[in-house]
Amino acid sequence: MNRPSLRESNSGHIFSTEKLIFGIGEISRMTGVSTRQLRYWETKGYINSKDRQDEQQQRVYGYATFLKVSGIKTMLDEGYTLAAASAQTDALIQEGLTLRNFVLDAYHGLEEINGRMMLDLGDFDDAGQLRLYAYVEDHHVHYQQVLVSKDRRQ
DNA sequence: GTTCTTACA
DNA sequence: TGTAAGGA
Repeated sequence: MNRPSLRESNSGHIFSTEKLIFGIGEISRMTGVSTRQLRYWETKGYINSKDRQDEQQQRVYGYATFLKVSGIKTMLDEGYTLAAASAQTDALIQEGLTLRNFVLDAYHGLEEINGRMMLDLGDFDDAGQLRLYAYVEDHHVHYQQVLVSKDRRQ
């Protein structure tokens, strides 16, 4: 009945980060956190490395861990203790994920209607006859309902 | 050359 | 937390 939102049509994400994997040295150089600290933080449970039953025993980190380390580093530089920096970063990341899901649920694409680019926000009513659009004018967001005939749905 | 664990200044 | 040692 409703055109799928981006979140539904992309299994939860537009950009895949699952192939972004780094070694401990890379994470260290990217964030400015020493390898010693990374290993220590892991024992404390602040960060996690992927399962490493590999040929050797080297740690492998994913994008999520990179974000976590970056966040901790930033807050550490601002004077937070390691525990507080970790907690604060977790909260920020959680907010970010929630916000991302909110946007992906709402966004159904861009569409030009009567010469104006409109943000498609999906069905406005349960019947699926009214669709909600938004556009920006003079830095203000305007909302507009559009009557949609069923034959033009895809 | 890098990473790993353990141990010590 | 940095650094050294001794292996992988």
